[in-house]
Amino acid sequence: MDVRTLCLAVLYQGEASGYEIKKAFKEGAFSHFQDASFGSIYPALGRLSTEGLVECTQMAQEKRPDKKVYKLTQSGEDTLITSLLAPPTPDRFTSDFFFVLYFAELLPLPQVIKLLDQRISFYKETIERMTQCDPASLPTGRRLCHGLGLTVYQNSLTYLEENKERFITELRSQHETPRTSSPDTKTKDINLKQIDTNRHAS
Amino acid sequence: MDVRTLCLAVLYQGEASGYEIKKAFKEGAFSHFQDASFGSIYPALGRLSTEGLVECTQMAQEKRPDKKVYKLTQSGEDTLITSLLAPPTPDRFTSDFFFVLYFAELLPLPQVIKLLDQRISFYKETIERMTQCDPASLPTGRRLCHGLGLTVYQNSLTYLEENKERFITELRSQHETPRTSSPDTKTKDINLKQIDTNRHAS
DNA sequence: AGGGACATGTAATTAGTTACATGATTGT
DNA sequence: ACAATCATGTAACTAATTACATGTCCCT
Repeated sequence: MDVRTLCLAVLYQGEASGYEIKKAFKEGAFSHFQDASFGSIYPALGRLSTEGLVECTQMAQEKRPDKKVYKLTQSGEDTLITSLLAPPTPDRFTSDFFFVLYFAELLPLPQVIKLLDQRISFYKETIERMTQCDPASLPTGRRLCHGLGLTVYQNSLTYLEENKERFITELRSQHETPRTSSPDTKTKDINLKQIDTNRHAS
Repeated sequence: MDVRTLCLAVLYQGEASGYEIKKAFKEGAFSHFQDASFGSIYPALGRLSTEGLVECTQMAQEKRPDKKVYKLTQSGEDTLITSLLAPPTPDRFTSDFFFVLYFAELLPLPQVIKLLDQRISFYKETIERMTQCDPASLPTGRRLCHGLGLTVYQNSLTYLEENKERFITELRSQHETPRTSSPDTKTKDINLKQIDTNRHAS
């Protein structure tokens, strides 16, 4: 989905500023399946405003910079529904976690353990966050999203917790008894200088 | 992960042409959590070749265009491992399915039913495809990926099948008894001309 | 006769991200 | 004293996608 539709979607749930829209993708309900950055949200809101799909009200604030609160118009609501009716594009899932895990045998064991532990923490935190809200209070569609998403996280967590130890034991035995008979291949000398440790997004 | 590393990863599993690398992202194991297009794979292979991370062998074929088969060098393998050691970026999941489902109340019921049925079919086909391969034959890391992925798909399918009917019934009752008291709001007149029915990627 | 698989590659476009610019307030 | 939250916006960049270009074989 393009950022414009995404903005309309957030605004459908109530008026908001650009900053608040960003929060919906960072922490809110949409964070699980959509994303947008400031650099795309602000220009999108500007365009939506000129096209009459949203209305903007400048709000002066004490001890805070001015706020521009956007509100969906009828035309904006219609446009949102029209976008929703178009055949959905397939999901796009990209995961470094799965990619690295796939090659677990190539990595030092502590690295792999750290990867799994971080993942388990991530699942726990996400589940904790999602169970804060009462599903019964949600509109029908939103409730199904919530339920399906929660099941995915919960089952992923369970699977990892149930298989972690066996998996590590298996890897450890492979490290002790490497498939290559030459002993000099056991420990690999990798050029660690190239590792970019600063890859995370703010 | 950048396309270069992705190519090295596919090549780690055995030599392949650009076309075959694309297949790994379209139908193979990587299809679930990574993607790359021809337009990025071919230039990447060219660059990897000049840098000595891969070796290229031109293969003449009968009744088929020539094939360029790429093979990982030791330097390429080292680079792959180095990339794997870098801290993984967070997952990126974007789903029109979840996005549209979230607003189920706004859409005509047949549309929503179609959406769910397509999703159920997708899960069934994916599970079918994944259960073709014997997990015991896979290397350790790959086996955990397979197991975790399969759990996610299976539990998602189960959840949808268990909640579909209740969900539809609930939506139907909302259509019959809309929350707005004005009868003219019941059926909305949306400009269907704008719908882009040609949005799928080849 | 038309589509799909096989096979490689380039060029145009695009939709975004990241970084920059600015600045007050609040918490650690 | 430093990071984080609140708040908006622009400019540079970039990494990709999509479309184009070319051609054979096979199946229906």
